[in-house]
Amino acid sequence: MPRPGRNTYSDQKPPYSYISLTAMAIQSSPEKMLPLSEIYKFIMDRFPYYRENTQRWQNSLRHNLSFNDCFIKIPRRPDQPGKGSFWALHPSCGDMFENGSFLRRRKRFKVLKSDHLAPSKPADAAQYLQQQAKLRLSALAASGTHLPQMPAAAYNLGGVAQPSGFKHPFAIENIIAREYKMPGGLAFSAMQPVPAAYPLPNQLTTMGSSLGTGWPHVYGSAGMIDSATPISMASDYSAYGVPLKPLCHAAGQTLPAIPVPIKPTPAAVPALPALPAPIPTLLSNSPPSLSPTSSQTATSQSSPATPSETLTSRASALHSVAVH
DNA sequence: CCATGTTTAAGTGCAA
DNA sequence: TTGCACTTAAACATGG
Repeated sequence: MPRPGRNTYSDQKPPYSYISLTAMAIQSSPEKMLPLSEIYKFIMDRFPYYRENTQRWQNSLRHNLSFNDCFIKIPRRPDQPGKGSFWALHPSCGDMFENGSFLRRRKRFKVLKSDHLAPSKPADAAQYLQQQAKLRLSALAASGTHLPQMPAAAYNLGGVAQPSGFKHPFAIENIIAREYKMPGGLAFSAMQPVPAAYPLPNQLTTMGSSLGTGWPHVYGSAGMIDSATPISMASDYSAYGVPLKPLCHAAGQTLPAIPVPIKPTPAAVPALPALPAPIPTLLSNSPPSLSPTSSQTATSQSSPATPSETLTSRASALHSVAVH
């Protein structure tokens, strides 16, 4: 096997789908949401391959953002300069790559319109992000320093900060560390063959260590994530696009008090309990080896719903599950 | 005008 | 073989 020389592999396509790349980018940001341009930047910063043919892959990436329910759009606050919305991961998408492959998911995450009892409505997502942000911000304020890389608190709705170990499955640290995790190749047991051209890193630790070392197609390090994706919304998240007027496609609809993702639910969203349990569970503290018991599992309806149907969200309540 | 989003469609490859 | 996930291309809409 040829040694992965810098230029030998660095410009090769990384073994990640656009979805996983995007998820990584989003997950790497303190707010767990990024504008499109930052997602581009994240990817280009770390994967030299994507510094070329930008038109092509960026178009694909945008397609993925719109097309996949696992990504939700969160409007900018009115006072936030810039174009476009922020993109975040649907709180219930859990670990779409639990099979270990970042090239191909086992199932596509889809938000379904469901009867009742939607475990997680898109609105929750925004609410979550809001809360998370606040948590982090308060943590920040408390510590008086730069935000520690602690997505943990994010999903820990209890508000009690986790020991700081938790990382969302999409956290780049996890993604990369996971591949790496099993010495004997265990990790790969369930894994899609990663192109031989992409030897696994030899020494990634869960965090802190440089992603760069031995990782030909990746530049940067976990540590630089913060600097790469500076906190763009420094304060009060409560205002997230509150007006939300552009959100309503339908005139008569009631707008939630909190920012809601645009696509998934034009529909009347029943008032949410402050913080439904289901969501946190999913993203919560599950160690990188995720529990299959995630809400993803829910009732997979033998999807009579075509993608397009799903997209045309005119449902009442939404239900997120991994459909098949 | 350009960046951002949405959609449709076709082609590829993997896995059941 | 078939279905699904993914990639790519492209048309079109919208908003700064």
